[in-house]
Amino acid sequence: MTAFKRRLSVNFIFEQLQEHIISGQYRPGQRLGEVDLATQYGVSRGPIRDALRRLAGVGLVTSAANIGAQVRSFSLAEGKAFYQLREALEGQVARLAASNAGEQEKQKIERLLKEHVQVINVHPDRAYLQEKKDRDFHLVLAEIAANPLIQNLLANELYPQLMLLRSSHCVVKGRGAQAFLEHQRIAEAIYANDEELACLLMQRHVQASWQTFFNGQQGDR
Amino acid sequence: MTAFKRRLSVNFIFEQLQEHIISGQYRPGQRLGEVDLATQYGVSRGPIRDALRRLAGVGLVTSAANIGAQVRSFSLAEGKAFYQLREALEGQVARLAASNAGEQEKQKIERLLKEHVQVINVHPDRAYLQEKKDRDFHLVLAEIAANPLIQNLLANELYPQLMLLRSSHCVVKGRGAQAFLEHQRIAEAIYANDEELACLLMQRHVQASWQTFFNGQQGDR
DNA sequence: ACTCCTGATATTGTTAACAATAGTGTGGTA
DNA sequence: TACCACACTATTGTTAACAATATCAGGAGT
Repeated sequence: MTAFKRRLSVNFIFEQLQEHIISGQYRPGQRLGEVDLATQYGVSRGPIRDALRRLAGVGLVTSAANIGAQVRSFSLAEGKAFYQLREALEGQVARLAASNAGEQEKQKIERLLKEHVQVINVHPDRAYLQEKKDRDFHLVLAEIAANPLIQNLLANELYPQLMLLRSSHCVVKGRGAQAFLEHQRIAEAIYANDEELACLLMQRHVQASWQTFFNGQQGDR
Repeated sequence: MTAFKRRLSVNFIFEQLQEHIISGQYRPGQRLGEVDLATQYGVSRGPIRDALRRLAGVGLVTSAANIGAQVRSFSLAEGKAFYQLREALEGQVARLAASNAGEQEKQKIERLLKEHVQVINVHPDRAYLQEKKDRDFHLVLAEIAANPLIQNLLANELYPQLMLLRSSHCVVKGRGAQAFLEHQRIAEAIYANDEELACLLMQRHVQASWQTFFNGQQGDR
């Protein structure tokens, strides 16, 4: 905790805080005082401020002047808006992936899906997201889409926010088996380099994900 | 320049720097030294650092450890990626706007287009973007779309980046008249609450904008 | 009991000095 | 001349102290 090498500190602190936030260890609305964190990480307030600003930049934290930062809390309306955004981006990702995919990329997807079917057989209703970066279907597609801007946005902003959204609203059961089937259909469209179909299927996939989330919330209360 | 009221300073500095960047007053690649800016704004390095980090967050500035910040420079490939992102987002905006538009919203668009036709008649080939926020077709649509996340992303990140991109690459002539016609078609789709058509037309509108930009770059060199 | 004011406390915004790193130029050597 | 080592300068990262603001508790007045 105490052996940072200068600028690494803010990166480390940022990642640490992000981890705590998206894992639900810090609850939405919880205040993130600078002095607390500073003493906690054995560092001055400067790097803490930097890290908090970065977290605010990626939407994991809200911060107001003279008030400070707190873990962002998503309303259901914001959740809907978020999924609408995700629908647009991931649709474009699927379209671009279908456009760019050559033999190598198709095999990569194929291998990934073969791995996933194993996991699904063991945990049929896992949420099926908290995997390593390069083992996630959506992120692999984003890589194949070969658009660094969109890839960045998805990996560094939308995905962390999505995890926070889920951990905030106590999503218990995923829809692993169904999601996997949809992934397969999307993959088939990509194998055929069918941009429009890939885009459409991905959009529906995201919509279905939102429906599951939304229904889960309605049922809760 | 010397009468800030605390936290206002970083907002003011941020906006000032942003203005200088997107107007082309600061050229791409130009270094933004902290001490220079600090003395220039009569403030210490702290707020300057904050402002630079925020600028980096919205993609107007790149910053590396121990090296500092410099105005972002877009390659042509990044320009393409940028327009792909914009296509996805603006398409979704048009779709949502078509879905949400009631009588009031339609009249708002109608009035806006009536204003624009006046401008076009005077300046048929103006770039037709550097208008006030609430007088811009795309931003008004984003407002009607009623998705704060997407609206934020467009107004605070994509649009500033777009202006930087244009000022970077010396876009001389716009395509005001043609763009206006396309706006009208999109508006008609929205009047009919035809989500799919509005989305499609908007996507083509953005693509056409990219083509104009791209051809202009090719011609230059 | 309730509201409003006031002062104490805690927290954030800002500053200037210090530490460490990147960039630069000079001199020596082959 | 080409090249490398080394010191020097300029710039960023970090820290601790100071300034200003928000929050909260307690009390006076109704």
